[in-house]
Amino acid sequence: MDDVSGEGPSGSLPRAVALLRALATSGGEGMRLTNAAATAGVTPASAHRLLRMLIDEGLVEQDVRNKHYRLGIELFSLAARAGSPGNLRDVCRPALLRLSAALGDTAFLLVRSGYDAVCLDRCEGPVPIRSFTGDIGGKVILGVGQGSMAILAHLPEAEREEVIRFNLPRLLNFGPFDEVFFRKGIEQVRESGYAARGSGLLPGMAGVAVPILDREGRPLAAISIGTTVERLNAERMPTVVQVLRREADALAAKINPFDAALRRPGQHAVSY
Amino acid sequence: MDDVSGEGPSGSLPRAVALLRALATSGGEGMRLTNAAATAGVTPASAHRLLRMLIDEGLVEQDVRNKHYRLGIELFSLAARAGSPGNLRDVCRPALLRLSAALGDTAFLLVRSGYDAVCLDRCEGPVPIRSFTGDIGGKVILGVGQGSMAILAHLPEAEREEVIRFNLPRLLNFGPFDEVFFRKGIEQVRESGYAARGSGLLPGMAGVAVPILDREGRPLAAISIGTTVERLNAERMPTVVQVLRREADALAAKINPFDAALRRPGQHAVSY
DNA sequence: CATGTATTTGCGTATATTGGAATATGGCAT
DNA sequence: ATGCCATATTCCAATATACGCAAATACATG
Repeated sequence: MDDVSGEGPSGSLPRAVALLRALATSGGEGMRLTNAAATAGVTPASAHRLLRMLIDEGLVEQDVRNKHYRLGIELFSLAARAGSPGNLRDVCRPALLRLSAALGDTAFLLVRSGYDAVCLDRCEGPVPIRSFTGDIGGKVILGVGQGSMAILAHLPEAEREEVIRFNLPRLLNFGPFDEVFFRKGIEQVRESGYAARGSGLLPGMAGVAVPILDREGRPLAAISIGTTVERLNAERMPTVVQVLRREADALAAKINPFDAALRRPGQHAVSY
Repeated sequence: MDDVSGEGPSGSLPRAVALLRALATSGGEGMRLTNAAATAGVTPASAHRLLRMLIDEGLVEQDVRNKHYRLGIELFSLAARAGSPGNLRDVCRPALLRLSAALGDTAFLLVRSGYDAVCLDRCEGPVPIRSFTGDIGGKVILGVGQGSMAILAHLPEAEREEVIRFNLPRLLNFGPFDEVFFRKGIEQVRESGYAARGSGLLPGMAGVAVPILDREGRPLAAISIGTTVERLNAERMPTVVQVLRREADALAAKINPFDAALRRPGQHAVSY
């Protein structure tokens, strides 16, 4: 799954990260040494040494009684300051709070990360819901779920195609996925400017999402609302879309104020 | 500040982590190579190579226009599944939601991490507030703030003393701190079982916190409420404390159901 | 356009890292 | 309680790797 095995010392850092990734798959339970070593593609001896280093750094914790290794709180604390340019989360939080309060549903902030989208923030409403991204930090394949779809649909064509090609195989795990239907959905989202779906893969759940675009039209993130199908009826839909779009526009304006001037011609936005 | 300089290759992993820590201090802005190298105590050349590795792993991102390095979203996503035993955050979230909804204030979940406390989760109320821990993942010195104080005060004496000795110098940065006054406060919290303070270091802010204790009386975490001094008047205080304590007791029961039986005699709880 | 700083690459050396075997620890069934 | 098995941990020599230094390039600034 996350194998770094390739003969000879290939550097300790990739191995350590592979171990961290392995531990991440185990949830809060933790993993035994052998298991982690196998998952990461490292010999048990190396795994032991590396994990010890990681424990010294506070990035990994070990349960004394059953020796299970698990990701440490230091890692959590370290990563809290990670994120997209300019503290996107801090900037967007007020908007999420307003959305959650005004609509009475759960609001999400998603950003792209490679071929996935990650939930950067989440503001819960009174109605408990299920979502693909799950908790903050949760990942979902680009194209699954409204927020994720909103980002994918607004990517530049070349990038979009690459993501679609890469993700189509992965999407098969989510059930009977039809490529033409999928592409049609993407087109519809890009034309309408928002992604809405009810009674999709998560039964009883529904959601709406709009992208936050920069000046060049690239999607920086997406804000979305998750709720139940009953609450998101045809009557309420236009209002919700409008509220979301208004917030998204305000956020877009707040995020890139003068950057058209700062940016050199021909040079495209940011890194990833 | 976070120096690993000690002649010769002392392992690439500590250096890489030192760089991550350095980048974490820069917020969303990011850091230049030289600056990060200096902060981490690494030569610029090493910093460059290490950061490149970290970028390959997705743990670091680089802004193309100004070359600023910053922590990557992969790190965020990786750390999302980190945390204390048994998905403490997931277990406690409903309680936080109830607290926030019932009291109309912001609820926090804090856990200990070395000589600090980390905000593991946070559920915002309608009233905007300022807190020491800041956002999720934020750190605060053990003893500063109500939740942090609630944990410190309920540590076993030996541990408590060690933390106090280590933290007293650090506390001087927070203004005129009197050791005897500080210790008196700790005693008071342990006797009463909750930490409450208004008009403390954050003007206009007030809060209450209670610890979540395991069967041996060790503090696993703390839940707290942050609000304004006006909202937390003498009249409301007993109610708030009671609500908090009730949730904390329920959580404690949910977290360690049979562990008294599982635990070998004389062996103390968990790792850190 | 010139100057200074910051970033990136090359290279020899020494060290940290590695895999495998040996040992210690702990769990489990008898 | 005792023995056995699986897992975790330590030891060790070979070697590839990461280090620092120094040169070269890109960048920003005056």
